[in-house]
Amino acid sequence: MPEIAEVETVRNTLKKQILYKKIREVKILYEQMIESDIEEFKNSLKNNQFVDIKRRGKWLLFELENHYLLSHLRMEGKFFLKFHHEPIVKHEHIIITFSDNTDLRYHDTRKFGRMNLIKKEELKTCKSIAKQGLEPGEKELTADYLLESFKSKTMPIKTILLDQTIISGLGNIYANEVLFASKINPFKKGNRITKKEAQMIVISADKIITRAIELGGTTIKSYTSSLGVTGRFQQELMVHKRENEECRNCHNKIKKEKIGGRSTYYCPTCQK
DNA sequence: AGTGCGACCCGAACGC
DNA sequence: TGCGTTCGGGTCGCAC
Repeated sequence: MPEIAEVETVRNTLKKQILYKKIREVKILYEQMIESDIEEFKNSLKNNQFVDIKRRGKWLLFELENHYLLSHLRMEGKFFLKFHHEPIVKHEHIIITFSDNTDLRYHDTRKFGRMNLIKKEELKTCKSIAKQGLEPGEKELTADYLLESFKSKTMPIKTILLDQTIISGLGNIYANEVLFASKINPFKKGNRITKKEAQMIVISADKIITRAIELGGTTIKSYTSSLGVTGRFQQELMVHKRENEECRNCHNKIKKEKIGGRSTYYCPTCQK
């Protein structure tokens, strides 16, 4: 489940591997994955090179000379660097071949990930990127900003934290962790969140994401960020995936409940 | 405008 | 053992 920390880990890993290598060939084995015109997608990559890899929320932005290749890993998307002669395995959907006979291969078990090619000048108006909210750690992400965003919302705060147009980058894992660290009950309605609680969200989101990036993200189930990199943040999870285990703070049992159809883990004692 | 829910996917986990 | 069913999870689009 790549969230902001996992995507950042992928970005850092890939930057060391693929910048300035000439793209020789692009193979698309699952066309629905590409949101833009397929031929345009291929032609814009071919004989070009990635000059940088940026990130906005959970979106990766592969920078070309005149375009950005946008990539969202959704649930299970991964990038692997392989030799071109290695056989293509199941779930490898996009193959970008460089002139040094290496491949950047996009692997996605559930085919949920998406790619999109846009011209550089389209970045500001590109819907998926433009609507992203503030990221944890950005100084504009303040308690007042959150209170303003929350004040008209009757949804549970857990659901609101997953709204990328408010805070960009949090997924289910870190939303659970941020609420535990902030001692906020995940069912609490957005418009009932106090300034103190909003301040706690600001602080703990920054702290948790920074720490998760340090540790290379969280490896849950089979998810490894890319190129066999394994995240180590799961060792520091306080509530996520810990149903019926002891709360590391008060020693009562961690509870699991659905909120908005998503598994929510929390400590009923610490998060009143 | 805010809210809620199905659709997209397919492997794993579960139930019988 | 084997088969059918349910679950998960980010995002979008649609209905209300």
